[in-house]
Parts: sequence; C-alpha cells; structure tokens
Amino acid sequence: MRLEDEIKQESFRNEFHKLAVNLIYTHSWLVSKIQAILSEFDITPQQFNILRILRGQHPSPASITLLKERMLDKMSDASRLVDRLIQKGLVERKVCTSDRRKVDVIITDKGLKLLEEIDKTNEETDSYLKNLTLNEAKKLNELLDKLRG
Amino acid sequence: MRLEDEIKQESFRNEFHKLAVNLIYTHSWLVSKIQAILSEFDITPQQFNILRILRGQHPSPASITLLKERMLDKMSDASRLVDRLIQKGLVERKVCTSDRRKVDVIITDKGLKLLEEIDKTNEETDSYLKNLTLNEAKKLNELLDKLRG
DNA sequence: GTTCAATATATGTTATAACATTTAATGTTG
DNA sequence: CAACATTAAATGTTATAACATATATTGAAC
Repeated sequence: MRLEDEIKQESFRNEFHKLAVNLIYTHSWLVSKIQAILSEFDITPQQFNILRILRGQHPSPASITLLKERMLDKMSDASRLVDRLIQKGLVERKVCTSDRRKVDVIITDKGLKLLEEIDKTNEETDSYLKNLTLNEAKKLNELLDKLRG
Repeated sequence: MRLEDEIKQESFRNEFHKLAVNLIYTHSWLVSKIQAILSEFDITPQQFNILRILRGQHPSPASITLLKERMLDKMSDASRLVDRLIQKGLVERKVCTSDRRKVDVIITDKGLKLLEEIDKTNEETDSYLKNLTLNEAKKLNELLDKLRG
C-alpha cells in the first residue's frame, strides 16, 4: 500500500524525503507485528534480541558491552534490559572473576526453552515479509546496506 | 556497509529474517542522523513531525485525532507531545467550540519560524540518503510499499 | 426528552532509546 | 609503588511508543 495513502499526505519534498518517512513508517509497521507475536510469550522485541545474542554465546557468558555491540540500537539500555530479564528468570548475572568492572550475563535454561518456543513462530514472522519475493527481499537488503554507506 | 559486519553477526536464518533486522537497524541509523540535526533546534523528531503536520493544516487547527492519523507511529502519545510543544511556545491548544471533547491545536508564529530555519537543513538531511541514486531511492520506496502489502 | 453507546482526549503505566553522570576497577606511565 | 587515565556498568533524566483506563461530551435510538 502506498505511503501517501497510509499517512494521508499527498506529496513529499522529493524521493529522498519520502524514503526517510517510509523507513520510519515501515519500521513501526514491522515492529508492531513482531511485538504482537512476542507479547504472547510476555517478552518485548528488545528482550528477545538479548536472549538470542546470549544463546549465540552460550555457554560462554556475555558482557554488557558485548550485548551493546550486538544490539541494533546505538546506545541501548542494556543494563536495565538485563535487569528485567533477570526478573523474568530468563538470564543470570554474575560478577566477572577476571575483571571486576565487568559482569557475566548468561541465559538460563528457562530462557533457552522460551527461545525454542518462540522459534516455532518463525514461519509466522517471515510471512509478514513475504509480500516480497525472495529476490525482492535480497534487493531490498542490498539497497539498505548501500543506503547506510 | 554490510549489516553482518555492522552488528557482528555472521548469518541470518534466511533473507527475510535479515530484512527484518536490517530494517530495524537502518531505522535506528537514520533516526539518529535526523535527531542530531534537530537537536540543534532543541526539538525531537516526533515534535518536528507534529509541527510539520500543523503547518500543513495552517491556519486551520488540527485535532489530536487528526495528528494521530497523520503520524507515523500507530499509537503515539500525541497529547503529551503537544504538551511539550506548548511548553516550548511552538503550538497552542484551545477548546474546540463546536465539540467540547475536542481541542484545536494550532502552530504559533514561533513554531512556523522554527520550521523555516529547519527547512534550511533539508540539503543536509537528504545528503545522508544520497548514497543511493534517485532511481535506487525510488526502487526502495516501491519495495517498502510492497512489503507492507 | 431520556438513556445508552460512541467518541475525544487526558492520564496512568511499563519498556525503551538516548544522552549524561557516577562509581569502582583496571591499565598505563613514570 | 603512586598517580592518573581509561574502562565497564550502573544509575539519573527526558522523551517517546504502546496499551489501558478515566472522564466528559456528543450522537443515536427510542
């Protein structure tokens, strides 16, 4: 569906301006889809992302800095995110024995099991994007990579 | 630059999954650029968007509902956004005489002037996106529209 | 005209991003 | 070894999205 119709704006200054608005709008569209799926598991998209990063590291722990590097936002609130995951019993935090400034963050078995359950929704998540063919998805990825320079 | 290199992840489940992550990452990249520019005017991207919508309506007022429809996020905090713009003297809020449930939100002269100043940064804003050719930008817009269905 | 449903918006709440600051620990230099 | 610089993460703060709720007003039905 055309952006102009969806936000009821007749025109843009130019194609680049339209692109900026389109990215912002489409991001919001996508994230709300993902959020709807994840809310059934009582988890937010950002918390989910942390769990996946930790699973990728498992059984090694991850530091807060490593989590930040792997996350999609430039300066995320990783420490507080981890706090909330600890409350949910999905991760544990330990003092790092080799460097007392660091903490070791580890995913729990409960966290791993939750990810397994969520993995079962992969088909549904992908389906939202399958308005595009595989080649179109590839093209879109290439263009996004090029856009960032 | 390739997404895999930027977030230090070697692979994705499939192209569609990569696309989801790429959209989230690119959005964050873009918004931080826009934010840097707007912060010099002491305004957030969302506040800026409200001002632009109100300028488009000027001299007619806009209701909160209209603002919400025109905004890029599904369920934005329009009322509180307007509060903060009022504090900055950039908009005014009046009771709507024809329907006391509604309020009329109007941009002030100060708000209009600020937008004129910000308009001078358009070239800079566009320049971030000019890693793409015009045709590539068009293609990207088409694909994003198609993606949402 | 009265009753009830729908509507508009303000407000409450949680989670998050972003930026700043604080505090303690580690690394570097002399 | 001491002094200072750097680092890691926790914490403070503001703004926002999203969802829920509250309250007052308007519209619809009878």
